Amino acid sequence: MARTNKERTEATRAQLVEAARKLFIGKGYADTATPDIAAAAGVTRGALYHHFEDKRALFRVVCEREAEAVAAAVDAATPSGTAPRDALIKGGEAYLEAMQLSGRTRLLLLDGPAVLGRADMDAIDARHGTRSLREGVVYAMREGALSRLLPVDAITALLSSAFDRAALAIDAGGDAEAYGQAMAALIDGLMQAR
Amino acid sequence: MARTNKERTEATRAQLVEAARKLFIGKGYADTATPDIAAAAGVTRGALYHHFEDKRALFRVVCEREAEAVAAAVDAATPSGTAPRDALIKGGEAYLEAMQLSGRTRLLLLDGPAVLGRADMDAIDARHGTRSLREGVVYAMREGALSRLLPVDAITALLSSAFDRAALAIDAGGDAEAYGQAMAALIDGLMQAR
DNA sequence: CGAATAACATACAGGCTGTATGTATGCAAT
DNA sequence: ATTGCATACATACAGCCTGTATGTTATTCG
Repeated sequence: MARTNKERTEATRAQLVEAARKLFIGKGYADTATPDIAAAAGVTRGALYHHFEDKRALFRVVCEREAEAVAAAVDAATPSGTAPRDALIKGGEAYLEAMQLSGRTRLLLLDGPAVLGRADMDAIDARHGTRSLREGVVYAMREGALSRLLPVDAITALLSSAFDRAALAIDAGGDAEAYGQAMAALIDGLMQAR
Repeated sequence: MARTNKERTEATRAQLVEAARKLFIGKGYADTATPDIAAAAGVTRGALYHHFEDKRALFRVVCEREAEAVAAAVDAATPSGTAPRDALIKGGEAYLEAMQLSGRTRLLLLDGPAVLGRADMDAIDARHGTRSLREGVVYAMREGALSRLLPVDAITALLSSAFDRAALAIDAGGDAEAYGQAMAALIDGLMQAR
């Protein structure tokens, strides 16, 4: 099987990321050992440390990929043209649903911030999840549904955080209905305030 | 120096907890090693593992103590008799201020949930921080300032999460003014919704 | 006062991370 | 096509850390 170098690299990296994703999601960052990752990927630790600077770097790539997947699900649920409030509500629901998949909440909401730090995690979020939420907020302001006097980034961060907590709570067996209702109340309340 | 056993135990435990607190706050959970903790406390690792089941158990005690201190600061800022809205606003401000101390945000908002898990961390919060917030929400409902139809626990959790994020953002150099404004908007919005 | 127990200290085993070194495979130039 | 080099790995090693097991000293209690 004569493979070009680029093919080898891409294949190996993909296998490592996928194996790491499964383990990080299943057992969390701390309980996942690099020997396990390498074994699951069918390579040795040498390959892992050749392609990634350290365990955290691999973890970061996994987080980025997963955050992207979640953002894609949210975007799909909020086609352009949706009314401001509907966009926020529908987007929120899609987010909560996407986060229920396997152990995404632990990966993105617990291990991610702790391992990479809030700053790095915010950067990842800004590229994916938070981005669409912020657009929703700005859109609502432009439409007059939300007071233009409010600080956009702070509002976005707070809403994002509330969504995150709802996702965690539901994942832990909380009442999805109640959290959906609470999120709607938060959003509707904001839209009335001016 | 003839000391009773109870005195010895209390003194040693206190030294260990204090030393651990400083290190956990300064370097985070993962980068703090038990040999360092023991050395800083002036004992050996033997003493540490005699008094605590493992590193996590010690960490849990530190979190509990620190959460208690934060809750005390919040309670002090919201004397009984304060109007519902004022209680939430003032309490929130006191919370944000108390969380700025040293590395409390990392301890309680990043490492805590990741190391102990959301469930355990929620239990700690329920005994301290969230408790007073929940009381504020219930109080506001009773006074009619907040719709009684809303799910209390979900609302409390979401507000709590928003406060947490504000604390993290401010700690990371964010605009405290903007976050205070955003929090007020969230609270006022909720109170108008019915 | 002696036996039992609690409060430590010391020693050890296993595992994990990151690095250094060795080997083979693709690649590029002559 | 062969030679030389870089890339993609595999193997081996050093250091550290956690948790436990064992040993020692200080209390407590009959």
